[in-house]
Formats: sequence, structure tokens, C-alpha cells
Amino acid sequence: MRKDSRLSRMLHVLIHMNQLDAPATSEKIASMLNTNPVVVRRTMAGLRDKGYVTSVKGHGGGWSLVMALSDITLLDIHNALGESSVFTIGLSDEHTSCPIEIAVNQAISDVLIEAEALLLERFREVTLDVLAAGFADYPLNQQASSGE
Amino acid sequence: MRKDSRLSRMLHVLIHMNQLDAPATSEKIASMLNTNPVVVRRTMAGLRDKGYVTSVKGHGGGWSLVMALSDITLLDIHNALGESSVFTIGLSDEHTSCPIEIAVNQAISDVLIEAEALLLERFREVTLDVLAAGFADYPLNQQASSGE
DNA sequence: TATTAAATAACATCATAAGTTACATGAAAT
DNA sequence: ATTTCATGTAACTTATGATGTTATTTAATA
Repeated sequence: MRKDSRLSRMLHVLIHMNQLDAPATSEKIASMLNTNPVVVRRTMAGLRDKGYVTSVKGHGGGWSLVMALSDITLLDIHNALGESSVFTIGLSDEHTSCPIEIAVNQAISDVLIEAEALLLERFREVTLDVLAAGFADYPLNQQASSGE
Repeated sequence: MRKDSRLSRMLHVLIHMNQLDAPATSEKIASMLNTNPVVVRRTMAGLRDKGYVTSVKGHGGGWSLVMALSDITLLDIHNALGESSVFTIGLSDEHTSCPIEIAVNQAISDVLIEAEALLLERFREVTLDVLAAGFADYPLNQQASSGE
């Protein structure tokens, strides 16, 4: 089943953006992600609507972070991307009045709700600066990160 | 994103099969699920390979439960369906040596692993007879369930 | 006013799950 | 024996939804 890697990609982009002093154009972000500027705009639009980044048109324009990485959690970005459910597992709906279908769906749904609650709670506990700090620990980038 | 309702559907089918005294044909199961006999065979094949059901060709043939519902858990059927991951969330892999990508993916992966472990544990705790019992409690089916 | 870059609509491509057709295998009824 | 019924499986088609692309508009700076 298809995977949605937008969360991973956007986190990656945001942390890189934090290290820049000028806005990043959709073009640059796209080439970094091996994708297309329009796809970048489409995805970043959700983050802009929630206030995590801004976009500026014209010369010197592009995308910029609005707040510190320490003020953004994985959950924030996850929510901003607006994916309905994190699970590939769905419920049947052929016989919505069949008590067996109801019992089965209720059981599955209970589990999905609990697991999703845990996942969202964990996402809420991680801020982006922590991920950037993990990056600073990486040997190859000691000098680059010490300059930040 | 697309949902996989095979778990829900198969559980539904297995509990109904438990109430029958003759094998259920792929045709019958398919019409119950508003789908196609070949799709049913394809899906049930996984359950057969794990020993939860048998299939018999020819006259009077079809699919039968091999064991009691109390011996089958949601996890058993989930595993038998052979879906790799329960999450729609995936990781990026454009820059596998970029320490930021690594840190981001590690953080997401940690959360997914923990949430999936919880989900599988909960699936492991539920046997199909419990779902069938929930069905027995349902007012409309008091008489049907008392005859079982 | 020319250039740069986002905003957005409309359309095309691609991946993959589900559905379908066709034929082979095997078991039971006649 | 032969017909019928039902699964097994390969090969192909369809449907869906995300991603990618093109084209045009809007707005900001050089």
C-alpha cells in the first residue's frame, strides 16, 4: 500500500530552512526533494495556513519559517498536512445494520483509536529543535552545526 | 488515502461461517461482501495457508473454519492477510546520508514502532468468539444466538 | 517595465488495489 | 464415464487517488 512521506519530507525541509538566512524558493525545495515546485507549494500551503511558514512572492521571495523550531512539534506538522487517518486499515460498510459487522468494526475501531492516540501523543512530545540537535551530534557536521 | 478493509471483512465472514454447518462457497461470500469470488479466494488463501480455514473443491465444497473462534485472534487474521505496515505514514529516502533526514526518520520511526506494537498487542488480546458474543447481545438476534 | 516567484486551475501520469476473464484441477453427483 | 460444481491461478482490465506537469494569473522587487 502506498505511503505518504510528506511528514518526513516537510520536517526535513523545515529544519534545513532554519539554517538559511534567506527564503527558500519552491524550486530549490523541489530539487532537494526530487519533486516539482507545484507539489511543494501544494504541501507547504497547509503549513502556511497554520502559521508555521510564510510565503513571499517576487524577487527574493520564497518560503520562510515563522517561529523557532522549538515551537513546532511533529504533531503540528502532521495536523497541518491534513491527512485524515494514519492507518491503512479501514472498516467495512456493506451491512451497517449487521450486528456482526458492527461488533467487528467496533473492536477494530477501539484499537485504532487507542493506537492513534498514542501516536499523536508521541508526535506532540517531539519538537523540531530536538531533531536538529540530533543532527548536530552527527560527526560529519560538527563544524557546520557549531556555526549555527 | 485508500483503506484496506480486508481485516474487517474477513472477520465478519469468519464469524458468519461459524454459524453455518456447510462450507461457504466463494460465490456466496463474494455476494455477501459485494465483491467477486476470485477476490475472495485470493484473500482467503492467506487464512488457509495459516491453517485457520480449509477449502474444498467440487460438489459441496467451499470454505470452512478449521478451529473454534476462541482460538483465533484479530492479530492472527491481521497477520494472515500479510499487509506489511498498518500506517499510511512513510519515510523519505532522497538523502539517506543526510543527518537531518536520518534524525527525522528515526523520530518518526520510533513513534510508528511504538504505536504499531500497541496495536498488535491489542489485536492479540481479542479472540473472535468475543466479537460473536457481542453479536449475541444484540436485541434483534437474541433468538438466533440462543439457538447456537 | 522586466524579472522573479508564489497561487491556482486544469490536466496527465503512475502506482496499486480491486475486479474480471479464462482456463486448469479436482471432487462429487448422475 | 461424464457432467457439474467449486477452487486455484495466471493474465489482464479497471478504478482510484496521489503525484507530477503545464499554463496562466498575481504580486513584489530590481
